[in-house]
Amino acid sequence: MSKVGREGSLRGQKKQDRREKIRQAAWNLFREEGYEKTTTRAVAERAGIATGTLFLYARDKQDLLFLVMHDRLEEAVEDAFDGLPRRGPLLERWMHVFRRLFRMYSEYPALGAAFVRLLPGASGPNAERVNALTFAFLHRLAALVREAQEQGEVAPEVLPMQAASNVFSLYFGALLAWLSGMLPLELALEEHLRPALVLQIRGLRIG
Amino acid sequence: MSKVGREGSLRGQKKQDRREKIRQAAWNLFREEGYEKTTTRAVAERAGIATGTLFLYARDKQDLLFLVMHDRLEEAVEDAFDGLPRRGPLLERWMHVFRRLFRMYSEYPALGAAFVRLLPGASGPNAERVNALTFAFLHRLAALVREAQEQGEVAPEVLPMQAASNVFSLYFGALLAWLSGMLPLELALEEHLRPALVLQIRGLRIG
DNA sequence: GCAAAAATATGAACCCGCTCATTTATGGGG
DNA sequence: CCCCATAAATGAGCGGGTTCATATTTTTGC
Repeated sequence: MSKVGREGSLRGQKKQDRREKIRQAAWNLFREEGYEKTTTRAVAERAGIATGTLFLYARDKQDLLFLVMHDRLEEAVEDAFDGLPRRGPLLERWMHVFRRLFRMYSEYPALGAAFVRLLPGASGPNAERVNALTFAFLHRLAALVREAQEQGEVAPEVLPMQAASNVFSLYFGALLAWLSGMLPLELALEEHLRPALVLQIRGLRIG
Repeated sequence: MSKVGREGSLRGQKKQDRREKIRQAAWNLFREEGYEKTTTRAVAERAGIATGTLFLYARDKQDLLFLVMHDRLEEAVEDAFDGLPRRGPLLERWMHVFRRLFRMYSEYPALGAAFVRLLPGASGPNAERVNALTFAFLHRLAALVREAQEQGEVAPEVLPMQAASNVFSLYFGALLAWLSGMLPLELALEEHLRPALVLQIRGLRIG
């Protein structure tokens, strides 16, 4: 057999298995005990490896959280865009997507809060993967704007990526407000995020 | 002499002195070594107190950073609104304010980055003081919107606080992008924040 | 097959944030 | 002026994240 990059080799396979073991162990402990209370030693033990080995798979404890959250985030984003109505007002399509993401965070709000608080400026291999996901998400938001432009709903001179960037900031702000202040999910979505998006669409100008 | 609440008493005076000593020590060390590398022991030593005493004045190391940043932030906000042109386009008045804040962070960008990253959902006595500052800032932004409404520049049906909240999210997003990615100050302000604000004012609608 | 080399894994030890049982300072009442 | 109650300060110790010298496993070259 020829060398098959990383994944195919025996070494690569064991490495993948171990990463998965660690992901599971961390996920279970974070859910059961919360992020702060979970010790890296406990994660290592449940994954059946030595303490030091953990740090060959995640740069630090934060990066472990990113390892765990990456898959959940990816699934939620995929799901959100899969179930997206083909047509309809831009506002409702955005809300459909953001609702799905909020719902994901609401399953374990404390974990979500820890994750979102660490997101800005995070580094480490798994943080990079999450950043890539976020970047792709931003482009998907821009695609929605482009489609709305084709429907004549959005002015043609608006740069889709610029609009996506603004909307993402509004989404992130709402997410922080919700997960920090712990106002209930529905209120955060309908009374905070939705009016913010409405105002971004409307603008401040007269008319 | 009657008891004068907290400030007048000898006890209260010593406490204030000590808080100031700690603030100075932390500020100098954070500047010289950075937030992460500075140990709480070092701060205590330079302030001339025991390790444990530090935590009577700040709940934890994070709260120490908030203690340090509060005054700088307050000064920058005060300064920004003092120097604000009495009239002029809303966009330029916003940019005047945000430029002043960005400039404050740019004096010690690494410290600013640490601070901004810890801001969301921070707790502790000094974090509360910073949150109060942020809340007041939000209201000042809303006041600018209200003035623009009186000038007929902004539609009367727009809720000033809603607009302020959106603009704050855009500001915070730009701040995070700048301090995380370390793109230069001028670009972050003029190529990131300004277009975002322009688009918020303009909206996405046709016309 | 077998060494030498390279990649991985190990866990004791280190560092540092934070706590808490104990000591010290302050101020009011007699 | 002294005593007691209360507030404040102390620093040794603890817990947990992270490191790194050493050991083990896997791959490579022959």
